[in-house]
Amino acid sequence: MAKFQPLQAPKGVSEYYPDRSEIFEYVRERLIGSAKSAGYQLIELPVFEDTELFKRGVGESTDVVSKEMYTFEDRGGRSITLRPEGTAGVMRSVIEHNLDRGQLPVKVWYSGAFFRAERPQAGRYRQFYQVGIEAIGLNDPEIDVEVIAVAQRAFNNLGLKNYSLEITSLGDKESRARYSKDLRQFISTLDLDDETARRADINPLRLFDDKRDEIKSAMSRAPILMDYLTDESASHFARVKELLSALGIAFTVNNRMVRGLDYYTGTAFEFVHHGLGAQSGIGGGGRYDGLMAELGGAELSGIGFGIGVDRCVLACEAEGISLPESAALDLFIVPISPASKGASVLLAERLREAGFRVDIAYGDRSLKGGMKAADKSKARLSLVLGDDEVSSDTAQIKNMKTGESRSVKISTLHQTLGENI
RNA sequence: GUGGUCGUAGCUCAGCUGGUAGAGCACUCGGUUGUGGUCCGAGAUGUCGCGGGUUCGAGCCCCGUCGAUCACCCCA
Repeated sequence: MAKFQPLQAPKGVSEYYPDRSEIFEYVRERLIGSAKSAGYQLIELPVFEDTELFKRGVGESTDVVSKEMYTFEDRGGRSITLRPEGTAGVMRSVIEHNLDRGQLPVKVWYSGAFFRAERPQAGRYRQFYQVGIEAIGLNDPEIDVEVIAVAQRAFNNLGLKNYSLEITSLGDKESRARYSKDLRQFISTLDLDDETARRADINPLRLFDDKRDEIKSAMSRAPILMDYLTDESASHFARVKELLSALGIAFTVNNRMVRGLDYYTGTAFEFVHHGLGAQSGIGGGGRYDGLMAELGGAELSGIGFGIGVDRCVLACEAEGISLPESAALDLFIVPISPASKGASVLLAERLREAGFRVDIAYGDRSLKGGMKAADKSKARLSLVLGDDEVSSDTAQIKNMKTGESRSVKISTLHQTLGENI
């Protein structure tokens, strides 16, 4: 036999197959449910876009754009990029289809796969899943609070407890320009290695994220953006904090928070889970007031978040959260003769059309094996089908929980199945 | 992209100083007439990640490669 390289999934992608796909589905549905409950509507977008969109939207100086994008040329010679995040695409679509011409804010949610060519790690994948929302066209602190509350409730809906919320304000353009000047001035007094200096040059805020003790202690003396906020930015942020407190949402102000995407302005936030190791951010977002104009749209502000579905799954597992129990099937049919196999398929299909969830013990299994399959299927009821049952139109239907069974007419099962059996 | 650890049945792992593979769980069948979950018995299942090298002989040693994982970095 010829030797061959076993086929395997590309490096660093996350996959969910039974039984773990159950918790993935559970997590995603709950996250989406939180967005829907606040009136957000679905926006379904392509997973690839014109490369230019991300260069302009996310920012060429960011790591995401400069070294983590899957970019390739398509057959027409266009430069295409697999989306590394969701906001830029949403803004492009809003502008392209004039969604902002109606009532504001535009409120949309999305869910899907995103792509970044990073070194994989638990909780960091090259294809990963996010659920996000965007609220576009309103600059009130009230909408900031709504967006944060939707994320907060999404995590609560999952049953997560061991996480916390950090918020900050990145200020407006004016605040940041003044701050950036002073921060660069401060950093220039530090003795940094080349690599670190290069990072600081691209984005001086990065140094606040450095995990080395000597950098941390040096940066503790650095000027803080919060001190540079304009009156308007400061009062906006104060109102956000006030409303979060009124809602009972616990938070800490992290005035050294760094966001990796260039478009963030003003309110920014991060949800951090404490049971996950290095990749602990389960969700984050913020305001992006210049983004739409940057992409050629109106001068509209916006705010949104992205929640990592993969990381939420890991967080649920870390907290030992188990799925709510529910019967997966209404009925499991066990055929025990060649003729009844056909009758089972017909019966199952008829019941499915009537709205019931039905499965069958396929293959030539023993009765015991068939019942075992019924048990494993988590069906509420089971029914053994043999030649006698088919010819008499009568069968014993068994409640798998209580073990009790009763006699039913097969031809009218679609009516009796709904009753309490 | 940099550095560390790891890679044996579907899953979790064992395999002594190199002598061509095992356990538990899961799976299939059975424990006398057609009813699961417990118990008992039997059975099936491995390119030992992949490629090359050293050796009479490699799952165990060496090199490469792919993948996972941890940290840096980055972020969801």
